[in-house]
Amino acid sequence: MPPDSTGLTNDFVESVKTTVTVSPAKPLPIVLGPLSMRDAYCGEKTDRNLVQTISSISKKSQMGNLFKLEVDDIKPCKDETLSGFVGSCDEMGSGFLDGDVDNSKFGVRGSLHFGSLTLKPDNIARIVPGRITVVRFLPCSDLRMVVVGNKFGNISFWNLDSKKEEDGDAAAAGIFLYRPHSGPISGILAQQYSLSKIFTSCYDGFIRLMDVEKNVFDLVYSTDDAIFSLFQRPDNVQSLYFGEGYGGFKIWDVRAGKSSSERVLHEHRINSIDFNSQNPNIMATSSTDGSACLWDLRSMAADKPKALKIVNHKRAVHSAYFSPSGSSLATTSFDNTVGAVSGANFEDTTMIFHDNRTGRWISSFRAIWGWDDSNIIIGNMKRGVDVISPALRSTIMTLQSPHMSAIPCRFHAHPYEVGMLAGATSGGQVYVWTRS
DNA sequence: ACAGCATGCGGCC
DNA sequence: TGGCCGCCCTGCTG
Repeated sequence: MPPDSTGLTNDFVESVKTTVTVSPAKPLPIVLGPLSMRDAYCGEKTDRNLVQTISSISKKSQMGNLFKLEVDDIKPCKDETLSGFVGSCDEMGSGFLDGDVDNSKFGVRGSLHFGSLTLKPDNIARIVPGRITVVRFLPCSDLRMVVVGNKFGNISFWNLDSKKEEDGDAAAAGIFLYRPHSGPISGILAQQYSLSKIFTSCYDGFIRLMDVEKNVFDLVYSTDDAIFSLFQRPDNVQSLYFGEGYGGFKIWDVRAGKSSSERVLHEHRINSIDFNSQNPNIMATSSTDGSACLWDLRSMAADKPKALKIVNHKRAVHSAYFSPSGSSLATTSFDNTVGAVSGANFEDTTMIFHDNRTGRWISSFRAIWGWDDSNIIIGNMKRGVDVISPALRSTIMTLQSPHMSAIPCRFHAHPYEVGMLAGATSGGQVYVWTRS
């Protein structure tokens, strides 16, 4: 069996995609399930004790909807002092951490020699049929789990640490395929503190919340328009920010089950939404209208909201992502450039040539940042992965491998593991590079 | 406003 | 084994 095959035939797809119950339209229950924070992440090391302590305290010392966590018995990670975290929980003593947690400190950063990245045959798998539109790692440092969404509405999980089976048994190979949607998946949001809850959005107009343990996808939101992008602020997991229809933008309060803000930010579909890690009030959007914009969420007028900054391209813009430090922005456009925007007020824009014409059958390229501000990662039409230096304003190296049988077009850099990179293709394969 | 074009990949014969 | 068909979709041009 070739390394990129897991025996995922169409028959298999048909047999598995119906096994998941998808609940009918109803308001989202407030209950978020037990606090299953597998990884509290701080500094550069995961501390499992913190997880256990928070789980136990959260059930005992809740005060109304708030509980205070005393974490004296936890050894501080590196230079961080873990005390006085405030979280919110519901009547069942469960919920998400929020409030005083400074999420900008979460996630790992570091420089990396991309030449040390390798693509091992074991880290290649076809885990969905058809074109992958979204690929994400679960935000967890001791479980290597990839989640993808495709153009048919499938969501598929791949546990890279599962034993490789020769008989094509997908579940034994760590691959779990669902079909909660009926069109292209536009967003997958894994919850940092509750890995079993995953939001998915789709062109079909639905946002669902998957409960991994119960194998259900509850309806959170529905609309007649397509949902083209979905993200959430790192400091507020109760609200969903998404692009709806042609230029529409909504903020949805999950607990209240209602929209808290509706704006028209662009003249065409919003392809990406991102938040600045230094100041989560600053949001970046990219649009098919040819622009990427920076917004201040505290001052978005309901009637003609004014952008803090507009980055103009000559063609559709497919992504606008902040660098890990939050001081730069990378944009990707059909005009064959990757934009690198920097400066104290994002006033310096450099357009770096890059062939981004993916055509109709390949998902558009979206340049992502590596694990620090010095590298931008993007696929190329020659079945390679280009590493662009914004400082040098050019491609500084290209990852290539004979194991790559198709163009990798969507990527995710592992949030906690420097050097672990996932790429996804229009043929349903996922490639995972690791440091050799 | 709307018809048409171009693009890569997996599967099929 | 090679070539060609279907994909049912996006940005853009004529």
